[in-house]
Amino acid sequence: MGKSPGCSKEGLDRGAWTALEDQKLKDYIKTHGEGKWRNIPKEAGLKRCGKSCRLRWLNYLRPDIKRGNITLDEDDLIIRLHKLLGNRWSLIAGRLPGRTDNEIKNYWNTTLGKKLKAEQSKHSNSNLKKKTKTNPPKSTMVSVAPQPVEAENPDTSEAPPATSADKNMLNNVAITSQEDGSGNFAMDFDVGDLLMSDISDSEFWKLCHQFDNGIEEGGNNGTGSENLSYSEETRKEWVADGCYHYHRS
DNA sequence: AATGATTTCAACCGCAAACAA
DNA sequence: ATTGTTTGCGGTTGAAATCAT
Repeated sequence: MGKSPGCSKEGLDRGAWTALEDQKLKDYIKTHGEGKWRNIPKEAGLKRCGKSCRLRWLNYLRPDIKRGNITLDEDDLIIRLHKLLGNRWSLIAGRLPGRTDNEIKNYWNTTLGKKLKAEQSKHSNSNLKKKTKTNPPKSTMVSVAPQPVEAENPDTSEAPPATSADKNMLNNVAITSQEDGSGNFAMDFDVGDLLMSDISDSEFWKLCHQFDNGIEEGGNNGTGSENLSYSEETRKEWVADGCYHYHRS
């Protein structure tokens, strides 16, 4: 397994991209398409490594990038997806049309991470005070157990058709949740165990849906965000992007 | 207005998976 | 099956912007 060529070769430009470099890269990809990143710098006349070109394109130059502030809906969705997936930024970004993994990662690290930390410490403080009276918290858990897939779930009916492997996997996945003493909805399982990278869109949305049901059955997550309903505009956007199933009205 | 502290975010780095020969 | 190459990901860095004094 070779090490990536890296961007440390001498003679290559580093740091912020200039408007001219952006234009060269855009022009090149417009006519030749994405891919073959290693060749792009040479062929586009850029003194950058392929990796840097790829990053610049994916995070900044792509025409479908949505720039501007993260909306409240997106904010809420990121929090929920992060609960479900952890730091799988690319997976999370894949459910937010026009947003990049880098952007979401930055947003999490600068805004949401702190916000949740603050809320957690608030909770843990109040829990400390209550602790003598309350029972030990029941853990919130996701269990993996044999369970038949429900016939036709209206909320998931628009998901792309599952492959047989998908279906097989879904047959073995059931998500249950329990409210813990703090009212937090924390997950006691490692999503990695489910090999999320292998999970198709259809599976993903079923997981999301089951996750949602778990929250509804088990109470809120302590943030009060579970009652949040998304705007019609956002819903339409997600429908257009195949992300409808995460809409909750 | 000056300056130091803090925050933001684009870009880089290293690793590992995926792919090709 | 093995080895080398390419691509994609998540963590981290540091320059620029913003805020506080």
